[in-house]
Amino acid sequence: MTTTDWLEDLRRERSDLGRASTAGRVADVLRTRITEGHLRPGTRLSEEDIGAALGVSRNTLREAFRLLGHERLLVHEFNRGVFVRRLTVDDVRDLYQVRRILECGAVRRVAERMDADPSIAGRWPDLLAPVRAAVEEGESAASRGEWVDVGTANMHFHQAVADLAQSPRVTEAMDHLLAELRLVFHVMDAPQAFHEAYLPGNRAILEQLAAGDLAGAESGLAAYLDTAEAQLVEAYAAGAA
Amino acid sequence: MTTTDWLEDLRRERSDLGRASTAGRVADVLRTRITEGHLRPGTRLSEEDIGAALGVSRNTLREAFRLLGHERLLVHEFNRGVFVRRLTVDDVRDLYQVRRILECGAVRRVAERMDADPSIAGRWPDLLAPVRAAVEEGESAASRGEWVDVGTANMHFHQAVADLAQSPRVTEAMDHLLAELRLVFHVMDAPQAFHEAYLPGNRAILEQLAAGDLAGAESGLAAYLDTAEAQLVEAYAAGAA
DNA sequence: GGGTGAAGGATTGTTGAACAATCCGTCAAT
DNA sequence: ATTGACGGATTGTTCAACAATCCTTCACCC
Repeated sequence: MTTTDWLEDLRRERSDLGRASTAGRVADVLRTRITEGHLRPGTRLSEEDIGAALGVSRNTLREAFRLLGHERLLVHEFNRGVFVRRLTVDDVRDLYQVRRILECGAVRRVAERMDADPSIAGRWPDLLAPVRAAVEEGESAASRGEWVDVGTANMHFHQAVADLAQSPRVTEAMDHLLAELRLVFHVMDAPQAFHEAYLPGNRAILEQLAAGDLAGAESGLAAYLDTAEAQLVEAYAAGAA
Repeated sequence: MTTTDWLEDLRRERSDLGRASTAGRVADVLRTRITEGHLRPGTRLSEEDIGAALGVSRNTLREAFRLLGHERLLVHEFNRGVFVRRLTVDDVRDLYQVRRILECGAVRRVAERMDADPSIAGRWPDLLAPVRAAVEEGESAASRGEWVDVGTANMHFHQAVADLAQSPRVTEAMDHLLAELRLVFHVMDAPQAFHEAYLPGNRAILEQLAAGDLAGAESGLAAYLDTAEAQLVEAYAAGAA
């Protein structure tokens, strides 16, 4: 790396700080509000009200809405306004379909790349560190009785599994998918119990991954996804009626 | 289905026609221009010029740009404007990583669902029809010497394979991925030869799928993706330097 | 009571003007 | 060759305005 290369890196890095547009910042604020459940599915976001509350113009707010639309957190209804997305049972099923493809695919891909390049095995503990951290985070939260944090850790676990693919696009897709799933959990009666039941399974999957039994881990993951989907569809269908 | 149900469907269907926003329509026009190669990677899209050319205001155009951003066709550079995305070799590699996960995952998922629900086998020829149509489209185009259409058909083939997952989100992700790939092909010297070499492989994959040899099809697909990636990375690295 | 149509208010979608901030290219001075 | 200043172009945002649309309410009729 030459001097101009790292200077360029530094410049780019600095330019990423404090250079977000107002539209981008507004989108961040709204995204957080939505994924944390303050703005519930079905809520209508009035340009006038939100613009006044956040102190931005309607045009800027509209740009922010467009930014959030692609994350499927908002839905634009032409001439009727913008709403926090209300997911259907079919949405839930599709989300699990995609999770199987992304998460199981990520594990399979890393197994294939290990076969092709044995030097990956030497870095495997490092690659697994975020998965391990998420499992420990969940167990720690459960021991403290912090059920919200258990759910958060469970999502970190699954994000970390998808990150094993080492693909920016897979990581981003999983990030959006988990954000959408949060909309589902906000509608559920007892999301905490949902997540907490899967802690031992996460630990088992981690140990399989650590032991190099990637096929076993993938099977465990698939079994988890099947069970979680069935449970969630049942709870969601009941709660959304 | 009751009367009110199909009336509602009809109303929704009618309401989807001619109810696109101007921002949405502008995004469509720009998307087509980009994916067809008229707006080349690296091109800067001046709000003033594009707005004047399309007869829309800058604010509307900015919304359209935000709509296209999430498809990775455009890249916003703060205070510098909006550019048609120029992909790197790492982008190409990541695209193929995601393709493996999506396309092979789709085939695997449909195999798993067939195991779980044998009635799918009765509908399999229907489900395979778009894949078959794309293969025939490609062979027809090649016999006429229409190499651009061969490339288009090849993309239809891969889109149809991903569609086997019967997941709206997978379909959309694949759609975006293929749009991005078009940006790669526009920079290549001879993209036609690239696509045409894979026609026999597509036919073989189709026949494997039709014969129910889903594992064989998945292997053929993975082999294609490995070969195509290597070839494309080599061509792209040479052409982009 | 139920159905229909009209009116009015609220809101959305879009346009255009304006201005501050930023970027980039050019030119002059060292 | 390097640095700094300047000017022009452009972006990002705000504001005001207006047409179009939607939704609610009310009046009228059967």
